[in-house]
Amino acid sequence: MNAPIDTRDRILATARELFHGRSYSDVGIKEICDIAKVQKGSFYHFFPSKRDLAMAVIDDMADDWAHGFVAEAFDQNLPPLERLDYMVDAAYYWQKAAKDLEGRMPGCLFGNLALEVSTRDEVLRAKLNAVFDKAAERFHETLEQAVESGAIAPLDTKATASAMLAFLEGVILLAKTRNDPDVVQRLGPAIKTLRIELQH
Amino acid sequence: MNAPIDTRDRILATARELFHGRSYSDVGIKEICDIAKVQKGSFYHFFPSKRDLAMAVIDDMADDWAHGFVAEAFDQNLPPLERLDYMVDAAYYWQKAAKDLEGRMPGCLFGNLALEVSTRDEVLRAKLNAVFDKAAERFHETLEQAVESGAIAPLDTKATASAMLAFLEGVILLAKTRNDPDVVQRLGPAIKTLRIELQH
DNA sequence: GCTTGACTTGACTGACCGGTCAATTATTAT
DNA sequence: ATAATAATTGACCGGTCAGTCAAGTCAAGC
Repeated sequence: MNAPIDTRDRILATARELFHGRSYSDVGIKEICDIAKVQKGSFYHFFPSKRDLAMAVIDDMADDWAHGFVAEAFDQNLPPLERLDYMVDAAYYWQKAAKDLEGRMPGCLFGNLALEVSTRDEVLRAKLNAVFDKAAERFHETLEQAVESGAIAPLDTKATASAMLAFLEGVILLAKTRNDPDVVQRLGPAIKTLRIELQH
Repeated sequence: MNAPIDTRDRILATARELFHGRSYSDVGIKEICDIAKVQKGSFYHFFPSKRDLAMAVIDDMADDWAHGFVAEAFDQNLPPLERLDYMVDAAYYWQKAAKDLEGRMPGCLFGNLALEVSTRDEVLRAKLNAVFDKAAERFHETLEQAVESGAIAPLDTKATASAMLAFLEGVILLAKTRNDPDVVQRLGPAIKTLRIELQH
């Protein structure tokens, strides 16, 4: 049965869902415990603090991403530029599914957390920063390959990769504010037009 | 002296600063009152609730923007495309000034609030949505004029305008997460490369 | 001088916050 | 079988949250 691990996982999964669907500060530990059917003391057996829970949630989600649709989107067998479209599509369908299910667009967990906590928790900020760095790296290698294969003209792949990540986050932010996933589908493809030239 | 109006203004200014520098839920009414040198009862004489305060803060900031650097950036005498650079520059210098002063990049108040509250307060979400709509409209008219003057080839000005707003918000989000205003300066100018073609 | 109503005061409410803890039960290693 | 450890329970802590309220101050209108 492996009950303890199951308990920890239940806490993690519940917290992730609630943090994503609402926000970090809006969700209390009691609520997480109630839904996960865990006692408070038990919670603190697995997580020293709420912040540590957030750290674990970020890791958990980042892992799921890395092994899930991000791995699919950035499939090395796909032509580089198609990976960008795949990524946008995945974001769209995910947000749409969430909205159909719960009525509201949750947006990007990382983006949400970043804006909420990065002015008041340096450790969480650094962690989210690292997640973004990794994401940018995916875009970077994609662009490198696109340039190499001649699909696009040479450009500052590093800066452009960051710009693409920023654009994706911005589009999701706007879509969430409009509570309309279609925004992602409509604006997202423009990610391929972003360009930052190399400086000489 | 007009004491009452002064009191209201003090509350508003304090709340705006704190909400922007930290977050909506992280700042309590007591703290606002303490700093603004106002008693709690007095606060509730002017604002029925914390949410109403947030509404007022959004209006206040939006007004300041409209009559401040946004008006300068979107100056009709400036060539359309230069307005975009002006806007990015303004964002950069503002964030840089704030960081030099307080050590942290506050990001965009509207973006921050949007991600924080739009899943749990429909009224605030709608208000922030309206702010974004107005901002997008500025970009839209700019693009219209750019096309008209032949500065850029025809494109879907409405969609591209929204994409530009999203990009700006995304860049500020990323910069805030990195706590580095330079990100705005480095990535921002790519706003001019965004394009969404007209559909036929 | 009296009344009216906007403004201020500060104590108070009940709910909830993150976190603690001693006691108990279940599991595992020897 | 037993000792050690991991997991669980639920009451409890001090503090803070948004919001209330009765009592009072004060200036303007009559």
